[in-house]
Amino acid sequence: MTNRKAHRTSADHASSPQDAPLPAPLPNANAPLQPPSRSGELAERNVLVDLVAVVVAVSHDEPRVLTLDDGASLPAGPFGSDARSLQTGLRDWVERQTHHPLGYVEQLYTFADRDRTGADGQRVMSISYLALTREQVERRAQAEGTWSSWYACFPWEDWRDGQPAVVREVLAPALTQWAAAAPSAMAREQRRRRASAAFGLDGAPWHDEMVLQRYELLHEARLTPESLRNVPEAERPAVIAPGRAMTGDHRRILATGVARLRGKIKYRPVVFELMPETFTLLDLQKAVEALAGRRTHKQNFRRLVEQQELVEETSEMSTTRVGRPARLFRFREEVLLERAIAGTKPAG
Amino acid sequence: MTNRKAHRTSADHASSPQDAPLPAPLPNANAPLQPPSRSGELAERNVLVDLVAVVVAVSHDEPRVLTLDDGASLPAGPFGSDARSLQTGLRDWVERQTHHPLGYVEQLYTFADRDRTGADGQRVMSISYLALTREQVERRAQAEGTWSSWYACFPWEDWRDGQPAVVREVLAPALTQWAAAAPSAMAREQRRRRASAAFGLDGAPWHDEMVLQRYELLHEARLTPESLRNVPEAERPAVIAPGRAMTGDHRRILATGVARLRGKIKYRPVVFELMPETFTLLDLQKAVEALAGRRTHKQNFRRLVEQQELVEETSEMSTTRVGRPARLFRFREEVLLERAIAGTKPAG
DNA sequence: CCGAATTATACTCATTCGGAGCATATAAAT
DNA sequence: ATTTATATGCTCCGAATGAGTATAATTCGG
Repeated sequence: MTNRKAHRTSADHASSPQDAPLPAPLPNANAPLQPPSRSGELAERNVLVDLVAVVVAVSHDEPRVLTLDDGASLPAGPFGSDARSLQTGLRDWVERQTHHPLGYVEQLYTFADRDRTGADGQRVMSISYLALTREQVERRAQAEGTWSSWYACFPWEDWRDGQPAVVREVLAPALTQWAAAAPSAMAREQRRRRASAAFGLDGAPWHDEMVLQRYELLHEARLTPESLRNVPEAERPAVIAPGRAMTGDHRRILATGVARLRGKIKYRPVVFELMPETFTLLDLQKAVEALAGRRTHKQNFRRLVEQQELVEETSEMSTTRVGRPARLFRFREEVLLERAIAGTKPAG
Repeated sequence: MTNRKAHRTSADHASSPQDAPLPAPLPNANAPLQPPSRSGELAERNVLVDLVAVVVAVSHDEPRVLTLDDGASLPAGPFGSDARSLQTGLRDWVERQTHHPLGYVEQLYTFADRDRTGADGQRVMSISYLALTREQVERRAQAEGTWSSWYACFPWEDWRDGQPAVVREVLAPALTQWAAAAPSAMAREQRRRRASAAFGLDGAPWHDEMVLQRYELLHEARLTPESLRNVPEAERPAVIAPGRAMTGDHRRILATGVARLRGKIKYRPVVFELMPETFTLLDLQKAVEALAGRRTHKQNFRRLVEQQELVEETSEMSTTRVGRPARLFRFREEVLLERAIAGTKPAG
């Protein structure tokens, strides 16, 4: 249980499939950087930099995200220059704030558009991170923030019970209308195609990782509350997409995190960061399904996990409520060293 | 030819496989951000932010990178707060500096470790980008910077003629020695495994996208000049890895870019950003091979490209020097809309 | 105590996909 | 005419994948 905590995985450059964990920090890259060639102007000093974290856990078959302000915002805080690295800065800060030890941490994206301004009109740059942890129920009392299912923010992303009604009844018609409202025939066709590809309309397949594109498409179609903030009452469209909006562009950041995680579980064994020490294969499957938002074939899931030797048996069996008791398994930490490949792939 | 320039692809959040191009910028996300909850301290204002670009092209069967200072550094410049977004800031700046129109642009990673300090000891944060372009030979005269093969920096990455001699003769022994020098038996085993997985030793397969892990492993083993900057003469190891070092951590940034691109060409049709308007299938294959650093089966490559309908025939044939003339093809821009999947995968 | 319900687990079958090789076509060079 | 080099079409095999069937071990409701 605590052994797991010592085995902090972290992949800062984690976008390529095969990053192995780096146990030790890199020694000495600390030669002073040359001032970049031909930098005529001075660099901008008046930029606020802060860190935003998408902290994910899974509990009760739901993917949860750590939120503040009653689900309205993600934990965020200033980037302190004392931190050794962004990684550790984020880790320390989140752990201090929330009393949740973080497992895997990876950088998501740096947001710095001009319209991101702080209280005094200053430009705010946010470096966002994805962090995986296990929801520690016993620590909840002292922890700050609340865990909420990310499907509260993105109801259209949960296909575990088939296509959600929202998609068919609200989004599809609204997007069709948006497409039809484009000025030129080509633009209409283009919008139609984008909507189909993103939301699996017109027989197109559903791609679970396209979370960000879907959110941005809804944003562009002005179907989100966030996109309507400066739009006068009169010009607002009739419908808006259901799902809880968030402060600033936090929902976009969340979408980025969800997209990244959904993509990642397919080729890297990161789910285990979200699992308890031991678990049944069904537990594991449920966790993957919760994250991916879609069902998987049970037998094939087992075959995949076992033939890839991601787990090892324990001698214990689950104390199941009903049905045949299942064996408890444990993640084989060795795979992090042995292989660079492998993941836990749902249908895709 | 110029049509292509108008079709600027850009995927800012480009780490998930399925990002569709977003032709229009998102409207109005410009509600003021709430100051992040519980941000007790003030954000750090004394951080220099600059942009670093990994600008890639392919010519003469070599993957090239735009460098300055005779190959010693990547183009970098201050982040001006006037830029609408980081994307456009980078684009404008690179195009102004180098007179190279950029095609696809995607954010790589934000570096901000404590030891990254500027001339006056100030902390420097670098937001790095990957940009794809076609090397415009005719503009070379006015352009600044030089194109150099990235294999000049990473000689061990080029497996097009089989395992490079460097790996077998220099790196493998040096890494073995490094592994053996670990304090404990477990650490030795761990180092051995990491080296094998990264460099394909002991029969392990070679993974072309593990560029960053390999570089960082060499760094950790102190086989790179960059890792020896603060190490006194006496303590330096006998061997260092061949390959041109770069300013600061630019070589690490380059490795990040190469890794990302190698990963990306397997599932997204980005190679075409590097190709001329029309090309033969062999041209395309050579480009992919140059990027991936490994050979592919010719017939299978053709099958893949054709069955995925990535290209369409033109009526013209190549004016080949020798052998049967090949048909010229053109990229089917429609696929960017139609599908979210597909790529051009070399052996993996 | 028995059977229904429920879950676990083993095994089979069909299809697809990726790697590798063979065969033939069309050009230039000698 | 022969050689050489490239282009292009086709086959074969094995691994991976999707989907279904069968059997085992429990709980639960009578």
